[in-house]
Amino acid sequence: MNLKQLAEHLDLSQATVSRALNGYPEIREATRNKVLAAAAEFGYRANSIARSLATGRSGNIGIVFPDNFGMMFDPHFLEFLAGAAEMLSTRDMSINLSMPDRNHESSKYADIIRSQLADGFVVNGPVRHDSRVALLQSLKTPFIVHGRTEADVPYAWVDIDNASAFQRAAQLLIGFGHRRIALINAPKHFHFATQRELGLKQALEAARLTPDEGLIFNEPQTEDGGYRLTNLILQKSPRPTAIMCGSMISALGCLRALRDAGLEVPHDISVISHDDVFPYIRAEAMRPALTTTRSSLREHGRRIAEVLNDIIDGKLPPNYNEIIPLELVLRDSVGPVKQG
Amino acid sequence: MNLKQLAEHLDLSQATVSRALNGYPEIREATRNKVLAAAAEFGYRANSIARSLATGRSGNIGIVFPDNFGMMFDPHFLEFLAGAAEMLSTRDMSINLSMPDRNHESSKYADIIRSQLADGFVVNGPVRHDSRVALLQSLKTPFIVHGRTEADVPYAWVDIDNASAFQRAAQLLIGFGHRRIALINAPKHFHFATQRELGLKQALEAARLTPDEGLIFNEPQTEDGGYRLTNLILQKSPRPTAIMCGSMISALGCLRALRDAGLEVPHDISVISHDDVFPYIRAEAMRPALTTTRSSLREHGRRIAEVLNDIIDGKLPPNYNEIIPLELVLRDSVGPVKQG
DNA sequence: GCGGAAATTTAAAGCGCTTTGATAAATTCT
DNA sequence: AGAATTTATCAAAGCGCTTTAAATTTCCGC
Repeated sequence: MNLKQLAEHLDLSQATVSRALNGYPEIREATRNKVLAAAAEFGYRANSIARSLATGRSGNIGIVFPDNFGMMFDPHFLEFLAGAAEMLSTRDMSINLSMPDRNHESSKYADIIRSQLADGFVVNGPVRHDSRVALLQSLKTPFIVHGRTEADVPYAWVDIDNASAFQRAAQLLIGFGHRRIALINAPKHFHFATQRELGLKQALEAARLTPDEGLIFNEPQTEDGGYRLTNLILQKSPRPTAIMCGSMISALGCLRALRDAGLEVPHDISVISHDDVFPYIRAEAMRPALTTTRSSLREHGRRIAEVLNDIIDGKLPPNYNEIIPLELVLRDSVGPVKQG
Repeated sequence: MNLKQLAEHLDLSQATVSRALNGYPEIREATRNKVLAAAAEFGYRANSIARSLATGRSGNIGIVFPDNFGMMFDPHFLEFLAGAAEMLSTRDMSINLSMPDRNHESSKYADIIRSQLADGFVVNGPVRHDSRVALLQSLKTPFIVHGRTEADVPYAWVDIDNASAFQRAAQLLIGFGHRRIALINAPKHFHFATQRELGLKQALEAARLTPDEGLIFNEPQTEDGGYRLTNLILQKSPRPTAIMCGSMISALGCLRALRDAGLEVPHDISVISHDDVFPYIRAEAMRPALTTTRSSLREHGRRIAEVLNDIIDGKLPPNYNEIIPLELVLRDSVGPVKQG
């Protein structure tokens, strides 16, 4: 059933039915109720394509897979997508998910805009100097960055305070007497990775300790990366007494290496990880339960979708930004430095 | 620039330009070239919404997050999405990704169809008796199941041969003298989980061994699930000499438990896992490198998108099905049973 | 009861494309 | 050369909605 048929059935014009359905105030209450009842009876739903053509809005937000390590996609990204999809469902919008073109790199965005497949974009996995913000800016399309980048113009973003998170975590370790703290971090070109490093250094310096560049490692946060880097860390002398990990996946590899080396956490060495809240790998279920800086990526997805929507609707300015608070969750993987 | 403007610029009718762009044969070569050149010059791209309204095709395939454990989404799903997105890019289509409604459960599909947001669906994470196939069947919309379900009517699917995979893996173990093989499996309501169990049992029976139901565990394949179940397995007496895992994530937990128990792989106990090829957790980088049954979920995504597309186009029948072959990759986590 | 303002409803245009049926141009056949 | 085809192009309709501008109805005060 389409609008025309519904209107004929009701003996009303399409205009009135359309207005009634879309909540326009000039429709008499009695009329609106009649329309609503009939729509429910016939299971009428506006054809989104026709609506889009009429309104000029696609009803989609565009998300392009962030290709950072040659088509190796961080599984955490799924959590973000889930959050965004969940939020959009409540607003009758959906996600247009696509893959960047291998050949014409960033032209995907232009393509999507020209074919009007999305009303706005979220930029995921921003690098330090991310070309996508300039690109989207020039394309004059609403967008929001999940995270931050070093741009010389304002843009919308939603992020956590990575620096302060890692600073707080490091403070905790320092409070326990740790002096040599290693960091298993994401590659340097990610803005968040630089911030996390900064946080650690700030905590160290605040305690009048000298950061040791040799204890900071930057690699994709894989399980085996965590394993390999931890083995490297254990060879440093004097040996670090604490390790900070950027993700639960690398933390898993880290713990594996520690166990292989016969070290006990937190007795021999302390571990803190950042936790994006990844349901299949839970910090609280580890032995020992992992102390983490925690912020749910799914929640980020929800919030970003909401903000982007509001930017598209003009309810929020195109340079809106927001920091999502995060928690430092104390569990059992951090303890005082071993004497000796 | 839209079609009308482009046509005016070329001094041709919209019809001719449209046909030239869409490769219709009745356009003279010289004309087509002129059109193509102008389109390239102005960066013209057809407005997908207008095209959809005219053709009645949305150009999207619908994927609804499979909600199996209360909004806990298997991270492997991202690999599938990546594969599907990659394939669709080459066909100028995209993914319409959405979340099932909490309240009206499966009505999401009906909503998407009525508002014409997708031309077909892929059903992910099918359970044994999955209501979605009957639903989509009644909605008369093209769809394909990734995996299989027990339906009384034909439907399209693409799957791996889970039974034979686990049978082969179990045969390998049995060949090494293993008699008591534990299985860390997904919940019983998943069709693939029942098939994997079947495969193990078939291998056992072929070797005149009696399957022990007490060694088969069904749970969501989380890291801590693998850990917990492995600890349970180790308490069985006589203790199993081999463990099969359904996913790399639970295998990680399994290995953690084995290490905690001071057992060496494969000397004290053998381990085989199924590997969906999850870039951040690589079987080949484990110590010891894990022997796996391997089939890339990303590849499944690519193939499914392709097949669904062909079903939508009528190039493939709506009951098309296909089994994707998989490999048994021998690495270092399987060895002869320890004497003693 | 009537005029005019306010409240509702409507007809029709338009969003940008594809496609049908008609027309014009080029080609082939007597 | 003119008729009969074949080939290439075009005008216009239509996809299903929203929205503007106009028309109609209802409501008030006198």
